Amino acid sequence: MARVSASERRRQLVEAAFRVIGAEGFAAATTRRICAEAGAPVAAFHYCFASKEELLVELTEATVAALVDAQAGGVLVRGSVAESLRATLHEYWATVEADPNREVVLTGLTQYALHEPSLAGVAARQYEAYHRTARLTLESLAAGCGVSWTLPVTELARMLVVVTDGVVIAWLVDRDGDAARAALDAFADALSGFAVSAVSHR
Amino acid sequence: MARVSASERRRQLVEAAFRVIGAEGFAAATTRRICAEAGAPVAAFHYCFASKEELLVELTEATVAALVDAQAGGVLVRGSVAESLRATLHEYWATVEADPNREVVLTGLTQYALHEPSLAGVAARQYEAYHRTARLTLESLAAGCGVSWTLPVTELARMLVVVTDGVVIAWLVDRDGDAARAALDAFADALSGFAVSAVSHR
DNA sequence: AAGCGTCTGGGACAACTGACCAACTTCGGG
DNA sequence: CCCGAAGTTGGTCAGTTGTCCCAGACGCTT
Repeated sequence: MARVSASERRRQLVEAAFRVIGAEGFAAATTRRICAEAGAPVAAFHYCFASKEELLVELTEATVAALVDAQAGGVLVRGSVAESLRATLHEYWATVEADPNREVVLTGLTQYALHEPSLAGVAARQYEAYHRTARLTLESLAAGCGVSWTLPVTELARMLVVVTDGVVIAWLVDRDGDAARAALDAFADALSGFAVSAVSHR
Repeated sequence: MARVSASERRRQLVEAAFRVIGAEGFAAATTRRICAEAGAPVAAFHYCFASKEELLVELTEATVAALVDAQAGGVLVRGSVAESLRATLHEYWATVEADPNREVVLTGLTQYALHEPSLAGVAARQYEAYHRTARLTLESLAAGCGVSWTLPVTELARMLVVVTDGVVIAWLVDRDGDAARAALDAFADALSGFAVSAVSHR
């Protein structure tokens, strides 16, 4: 076996955990299973991580970062706010269907972190990142389309997160992509109702 | 220990599992932990249930039924569709905050069932029940307010489920009741945009 | 070439898990 | 009153889990 640096091993183990959880669920993510997936001896696990939780924390943060990055430049400006929101949500949805495991891991992680004291705060940080990204999206959208929101952006951001989260979970259960896209479209229209063309004084 | 019928014991064990999962999460729901919570010897578990999965299936169905029942007569007709939807969602939200464990168990169960082949179909049935209830709510709402929907009820039902699900999860993470209620209100208004006063021919 | 920190490997541990058994007690109908 | 069915019990099984240890192999510096 090729010798690998500890930091590289960490990355390998995190990626292996990602694959295992995505394919077989959270309960299957034992240290042995993860090491087998990574092609590493069990001892390498505790050489690289002080505990299993440490791996989980790193996995969460890496996966959230992947989501946020994927969405970073993701605001598409079309004719109207509604069309722009639709396009932006479509683009997001493409990344979901391209890598469903990301969402499987994320939702599972949230659930797990909710009850594990050692992961307290991880779920909170995860959702803060969601809200921040959503707020950014809404603000660029408003700027790009020349509108302003009739509700505080914080509230709208929460609504956006609620929608994406809810649609993802429903889709994970029934894998009905058409229904998911239809729901996203309808939500895009509905949320656009909270935009008014910006008064151009000053 | 008082002698109890097997069916009564089953109920006791299901309730104990409900309490354990609600308080300590899904991973803590071992047969021993559940039996301790129910005040029953471990062997009673496998006298009443063939396996742990059987308990879980019964727990899921009982909890979903509780949710559906709580929502059964829950359509409140006020002046407009928006107000009615708001009132109905408020009533739903009251049941959530009155018994958060119900939602903790439900979301955890969904996550668990997603990867456990033995529970395949359980999550699907769970969401079918959600959608059915949502559709019923929307139809009574339309009838009560004298409006009709501009989108297929099936689609709107999915949107309703998405919203409640998403709001619940966000709330489970940050426990911000005000934000949750504000989001529900805004969604009520947004979804009311898909209603038009019914043309009264025939 | 020698030395040293870094990484590997197999094995071991104690704790815990779901499942099961065989013996015991209680109950209700004949 | 008795007997079989229903319910209870503690103990036990094999398997799995997270964690740890230690001897050895590697590769970089001197």
